[in-house]
Amino acid sequence: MPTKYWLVKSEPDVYSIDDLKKDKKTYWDGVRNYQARNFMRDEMKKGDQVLFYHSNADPNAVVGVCEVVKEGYPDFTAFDPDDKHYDPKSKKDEPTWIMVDLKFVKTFNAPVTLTEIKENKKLQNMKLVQRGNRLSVMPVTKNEFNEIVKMAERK
DNA sequence: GCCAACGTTGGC
DNA sequence: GCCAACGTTGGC
Repeated sequence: MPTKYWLVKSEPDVYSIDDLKKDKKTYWDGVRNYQARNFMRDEMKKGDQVLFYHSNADPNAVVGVCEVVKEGYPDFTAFDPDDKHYDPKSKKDEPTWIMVDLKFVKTFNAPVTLTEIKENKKLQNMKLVQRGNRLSVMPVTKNEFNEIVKMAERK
């Protein structure tokens, strides 16, 4: 199974790459979108490399890399009525929502901003820059992943 | 803070 | 099954 590549979004006010660095590892809870859920449930595998993107941030940017360390399992925050992400439709014996565990790999010295991504011709096909995209977990190609890492290292 | 784009819900 | 209303996301 070849390594796959992904991008996850997070608002840094909620959970930033610095939080992940401090925690070393986290469970990627709270995804309540079926398409994103399907990626986590069906396709994200241990060892896959993941770009960490800050949305609603200043600036919006890919800020580092993390790695899948545990494959899809039930998002237990959906079962907790006190949790922000509680979803009464998700049952313990038939969970609607799935999460994976991610571990910190590195923070870029130079974040790759959304503006720079839009300006890079090689990255025009990324879902990230396509109109109205709201996916919080999305696949990226190996080439796109490598290009972003290269941009981060070049600066 | 605004608003466009999108997903979901619910009435019919 | 359609679609209007609503809530959320996320860039600006």
